[in-house]
Amino acid sequence: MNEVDGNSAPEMVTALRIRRTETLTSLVRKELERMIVSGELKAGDRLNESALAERLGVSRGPIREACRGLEQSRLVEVVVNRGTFVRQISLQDALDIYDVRSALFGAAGEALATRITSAQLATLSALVEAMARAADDIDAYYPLNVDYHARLVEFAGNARLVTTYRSLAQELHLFRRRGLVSEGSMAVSNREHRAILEALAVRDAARAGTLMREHILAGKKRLLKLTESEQAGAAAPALDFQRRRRRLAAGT
Amino acid sequence: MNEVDGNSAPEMVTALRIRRTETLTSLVRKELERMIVSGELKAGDRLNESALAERLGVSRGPIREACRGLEQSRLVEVVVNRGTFVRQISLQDALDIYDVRSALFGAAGEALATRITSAQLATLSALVEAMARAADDIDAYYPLNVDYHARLVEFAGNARLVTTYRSLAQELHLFRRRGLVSEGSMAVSNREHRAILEALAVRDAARAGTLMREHILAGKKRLLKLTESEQAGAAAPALDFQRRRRRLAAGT
DNA sequence: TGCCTGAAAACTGTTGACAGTTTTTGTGCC
DNA sequence: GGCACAAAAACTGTCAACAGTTTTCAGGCA
Repeated sequence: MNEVDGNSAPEMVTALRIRRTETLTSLVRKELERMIVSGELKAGDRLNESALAERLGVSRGPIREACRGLEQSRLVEVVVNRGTFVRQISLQDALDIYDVRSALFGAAGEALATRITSAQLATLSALVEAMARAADDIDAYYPLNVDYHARLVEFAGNARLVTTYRSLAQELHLFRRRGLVSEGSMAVSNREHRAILEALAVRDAARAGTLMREHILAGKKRLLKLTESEQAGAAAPALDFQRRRRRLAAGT
Repeated sequence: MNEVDGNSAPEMVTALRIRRTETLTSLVRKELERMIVSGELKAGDRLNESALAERLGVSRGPIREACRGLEQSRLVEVVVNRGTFVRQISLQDALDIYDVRSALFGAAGEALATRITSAQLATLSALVEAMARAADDIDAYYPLNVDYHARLVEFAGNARLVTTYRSLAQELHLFRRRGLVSEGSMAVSNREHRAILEALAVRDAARAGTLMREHILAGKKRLLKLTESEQAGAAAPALDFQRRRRRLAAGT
């Protein structure tokens, strides 16, 4: 439970230049998003408004506004009079998200198969090849993998699908940094990537949809297996938002 | 901290009660949401912070925070230095949303078919019957219809699916109040409702999924037909957010 | 030691004010 | 009347201060 506290100089002063098109709130929001997704802020951490304000060189207003936005996109949870906390998602939450992502990814596949261009096929093909080459290097493989999935969804041509999918994917980042891609799975995963590509190339919508749905579900199963094998270790401690009040019992 | 019993009026007490669990921001947010979904605030309208603050009896802070939340849930759009506007969604946006909803609703059907209880079946059945009885009364039919869809998704037992679906459904409210349910469609619609119910009753996941997907797509088609027949009328004016600046061309 | 108690510290919720930008209004000129 | 232009009004962005709540902590007591 580390609290962000301010001991670095205001970094956001330089951003004053850009302030014509971006408001402080949106800049703060992006910065907080980055900190959360990168793991700099861990699940359960509290976002101390004053400390953040000082650290980023702004007042508490923009910080609070940014937090409200983050709350809506489910990256943080706000508790009245106690503050905003980086959201801690349970295994069940993560599994639920996988199911929803699976449905969306499948729908993207079906739509994409009927409209994919040869240029898009080439782009996707290049990514699959690059992943094959990076087969042993997780740090090289991972961003390519993310890119491949993002492109598949973008190319489907449905703007709302993209934002919905992206928001869910981002939320999954809250569930244990890394661990999602284990070494052995990369080869399996890329075999699936290639199969998807082939289905798209022949415009087989049903097959592309099925493959893409199952590709996400495979990720879900991997996560499940991973956590099961971790069962020996410490159980994941859920953040206790409803903290008991020690005194003041007379009320109720 | 003890109970202040002295001379407080009852309404004061309830107000303070609420303040314990709800912040002004969340109350304002709900009120704005209501105003938007009910059509009291129309698409394209600007939310004047000072006016709203005075009307709701709060300062601008909570209003601004609420707007940031609304922005994230895509009910409003914020333009720097110009204000926040009730979002105007295009026909294309609405169609996109229908497709995403269709995928989610279908996924809900597949999941639900494997786990539905007899109590849930009874609840759904009662709703279908009630809709059949309300066949000629849109005002009675509509809320039942909304309820039926909501239950189908809730009963699927996936919390994220519920919130995602609900958010998309709410966003659709931005697209022309009413008009979604035309008289003739009610009978057709309820025939589909009954077919879905039957597939669920026999635990046919594939069939339930397909029927539910198609049920939403039927709504999409109805919307399309409706707007086509409206083509003779005025074209939908898209809100011009990127308003041209008449002067001030030097500054870049 | 353990644990209650109550005051101090820390922090969030809310407000009102000020600064900078956009929009409106008013005026002179053709 | 129509148009350019500048002053004023209106509004958003940001901040600093105050109020109320939660958390911490030192001291007393069994």
